[in-house]
Amino acid sequence: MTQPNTRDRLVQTAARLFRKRGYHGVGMAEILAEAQAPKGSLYHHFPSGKSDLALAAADWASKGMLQIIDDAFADAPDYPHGLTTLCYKLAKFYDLNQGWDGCPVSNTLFEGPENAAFQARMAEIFDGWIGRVADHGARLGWDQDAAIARAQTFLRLIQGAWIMARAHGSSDVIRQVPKHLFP
Amino acid sequence: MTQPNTRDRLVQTAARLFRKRGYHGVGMAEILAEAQAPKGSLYHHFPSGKSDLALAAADWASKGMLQIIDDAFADAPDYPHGLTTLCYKLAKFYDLNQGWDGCPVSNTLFEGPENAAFQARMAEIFDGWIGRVADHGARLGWDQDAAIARAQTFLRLIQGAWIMARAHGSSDVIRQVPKHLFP
DNA sequence: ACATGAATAGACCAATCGGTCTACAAACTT
DNA sequence: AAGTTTGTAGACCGATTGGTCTATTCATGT
Repeated sequence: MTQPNTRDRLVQTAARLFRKRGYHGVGMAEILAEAQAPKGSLYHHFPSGKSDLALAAADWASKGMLQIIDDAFADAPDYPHGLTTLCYKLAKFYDLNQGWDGCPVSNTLFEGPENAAFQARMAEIFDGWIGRVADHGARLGWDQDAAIARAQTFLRLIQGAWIMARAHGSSDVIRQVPKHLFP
Repeated sequence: MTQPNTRDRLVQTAARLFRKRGYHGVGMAEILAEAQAPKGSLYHHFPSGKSDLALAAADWASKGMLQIIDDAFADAPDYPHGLTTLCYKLAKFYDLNQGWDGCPVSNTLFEGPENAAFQARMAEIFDGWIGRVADHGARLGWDQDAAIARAQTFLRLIQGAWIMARAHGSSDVIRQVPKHLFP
C-alpha cells in the first residue's frame, strides 16, 4: 500500500494517537512527528487546528467502524450471529493494537463539557452506528423498533466492555458480550 | 458542613475536575485555584504530584460509589429492585453535575497505555464495585456465580450507558439500564 | 518558653502547549 | 512562459504545563 497523502496521514495518525491517549493526552508536535508532516501543512488542511483534526479523525474512525459492522453482517444468517461476529472482529481489533486502545470516537471527541460541537458530533456518530446495526437487524427479520432497541443495548454493552477490557488488559470481555445479549 | 482540610479539599477538587475533563484535560494550576491551596501544600501531601493526586482522587471517588451501592441496596426487597434504585441514584448524580461528568474513575485514571499503575488501580476499583454489587446479590438469594455474572453485566451496561448519556446530554439512558437487565 | 516537624505560601524554572507567520516549492491555468 | 493556487517547510511566539525550591507560619510536645 502506497503512502497516503499528507492530509490522510495526519488524520490517521491523529486518530490512532487520540484513540490511545485521548484528545488532551496527545500534543500536536507528536502528531506532526509521527505523520512526518510539517506544521504548515497541518494548518493548511485544518485551519482551526487541533479541534478540526480531531473531528476529521473521529469521522474517519467512524467510517471504519461502519465498515466493520457491514463486514460482520455480510454473511450472517441471522441477527445474533451477526452481532457475535461483530464482537469478535472488535476484539481482534482491540488485540491488534497491543490491547490498549480506547473507543476511537469517545476518546477523540471527549474534551469536556464546554465543547458542544464535539458532543454533538459524538452523538451523531454513535447514532450512526446504532442505526447501521439496527438496519442489519431489520434486514434479518426483526421489526424496526426491536432492532433499534437491541442495537442500543448492544452498543452500550460494547462500550462498557471496552472500558473493562482496557482496565484488565484483555479482550475477553468484548467476546463475552453476545452471551449477555442472547442468554 | 465545615470546610475540609487542605488535603481533602485537593482530593475532592481534583476528583471533580478529572471526572469532568479527564486527567490530561485539567492542569495543576486550576486544581490549586479551585481548591484554594498553594502549590507547596499539594507537593507536601502528594510528593509525586499529579499522578499521586489522581490515584487519591480515584480512591475517594470509589469509596463514594461503594457508599451509593450500599445505600441503594439498603432497603431493597430483592436484587432487581436494588439495581434499579442504584441506576436511579446514579442518574440523579449525573444530573446534579449539569449532566456532563464522566465515570469518576476511568476519566481520572485513564492516562494512556504506559501507565501500568493507573491501569492496575482502575481494574482493582472496578472489581471492587462488581464485588460489592455481587455481595448484595448473594445476600438477596442469588448463588454466588450468578450474582457476579449479573454484576459484571450490570457494570458494563452502566459504563456504556454513561458514555451515551454524555453524548446525548441526558440521563435517561442510565435509567433504562434495569429494563435491559431484567426484560 | 523553646524546639521541632508539619503544613502553607508562592516565586521561579525548563519544557511543552497550540498556534501564527513568512518563505518557498510544486502543480495547475491560461 | 507567466501567473496563480495549493501545499510544504519550519522558525518563532506567548501562554501554560508539571515540578522544584526556599521561606515562613502553625501546631504540638517538652
